[in-house]
Amino acid sequence: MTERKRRKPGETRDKLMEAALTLVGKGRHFASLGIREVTRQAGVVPTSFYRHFRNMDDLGLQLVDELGLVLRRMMRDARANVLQAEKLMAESVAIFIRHVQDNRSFFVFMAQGLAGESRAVQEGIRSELRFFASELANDLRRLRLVDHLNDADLDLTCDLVVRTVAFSLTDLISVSADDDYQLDQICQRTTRYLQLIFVGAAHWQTGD
Amino acid sequence: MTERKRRKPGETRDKLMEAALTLVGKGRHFASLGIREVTRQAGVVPTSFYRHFRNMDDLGLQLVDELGLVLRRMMRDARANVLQAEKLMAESVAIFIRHVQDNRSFFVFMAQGLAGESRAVQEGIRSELRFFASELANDLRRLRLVDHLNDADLDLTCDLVVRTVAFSLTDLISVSADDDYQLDQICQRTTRYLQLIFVGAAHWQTGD
DNA sequence: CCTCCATGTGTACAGTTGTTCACTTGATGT
DNA sequence: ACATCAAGTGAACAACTGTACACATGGAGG
Repeated sequence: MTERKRRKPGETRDKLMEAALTLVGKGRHFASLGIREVTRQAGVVPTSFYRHFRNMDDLGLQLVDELGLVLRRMMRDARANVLQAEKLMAESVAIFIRHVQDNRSFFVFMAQGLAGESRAVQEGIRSELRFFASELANDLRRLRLVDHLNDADLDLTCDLVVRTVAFSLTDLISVSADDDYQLDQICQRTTRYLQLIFVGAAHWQTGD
Repeated sequence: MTERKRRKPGETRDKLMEAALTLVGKGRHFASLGIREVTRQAGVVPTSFYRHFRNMDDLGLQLVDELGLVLRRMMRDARANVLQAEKLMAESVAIFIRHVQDNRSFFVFMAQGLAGESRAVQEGIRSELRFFASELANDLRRLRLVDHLNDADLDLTCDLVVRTVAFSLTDLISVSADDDYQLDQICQRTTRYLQLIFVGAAHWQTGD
């Protein structure tokens, strides 16, 4: 049975994950979703659930994996489109917000999961964020914009940047997706947060 | 009936709120709690719930109010005990972490609520954070440590500080309450985040 | 003393939940 | 062609859910 698995891509498993995300996108909290509810939303009989997941936590974990892919796509997009160093932050934040718009449910799920019910999901998301921060550090090192920082301090800075951007999810969640004014406000404010951090990094003295 | 309300303080209403907090402290997510579950934990018959709350969201809202009191106590504690300006941040973070230890469930509830199911609770917590940030700005203005910043930039800085500290809740949640080493790590790291921010604030030029 | 009413209790009910089991189906490797 | 087995179905179950209703009680106001 060399390659029996991997059936069609639009299979039940994906329908279930999409259904959970859809419900999350509609304002429900992942922790409050039930198996029957998800299968109903997916248009599938309840028992099918167990063919793919042991329980809701398991589904959550597999969503975290997909979330990783979304984040990686976003990183690639940023690397390809952030051209001018002086507009680096504003453009990055704009790209971030665009991706949040395009994958709203995923990012809401991420925000929920950080303080969610499942320890494993929590740890998974935190690990994705750490990875993202370390990639950001690599990029900055490569661009040689922060040469005066040693590795530890650069990591510190990038962690703080990622946390700040992640926290802005709680702002994005609470504005409707088409409120361009509010969206722009959040974008500007987040950009200024990052500028403040990088001004700090520019004047940082390694020994406290 | 001049003053008929306000019965004893250890009444059912408080037992229910405590029960919800207890469950949250045990790792459950507030959004997944049910009325029966909470009343059971409180040692009270299910119908009693409706004498005090319309539904779980209502209970959540009233918890946010109590959360406000907890935050105010913490502020008072910090104002009374942060004496030396040069250790301001380390001491503040230490006080924060101590209060989180002493009111673990409350702070877990707060972290959950930021991306929770109830719009009203979300907004309530965000409003508490804004208030906290504005109080912090007042204190800093009074201490005259950041004279070169105008009001808007000081507010920006304080918002970022509060967000950073609030995000560290997601770190605190995932370590057991008696893991002193990890706790100290988080404390140090958070302190450095704040130092980085304030270095940025110190060198901030108002016109971008 | 009597009355009222906020608070607490017990019972009841219909709807939903997670999970099990036996069954069908259709593509796969031989 | 045939046997196999992952994937999907439907019926069934006991347990739990939110909520409604009628009732008990005891302290406060008159």
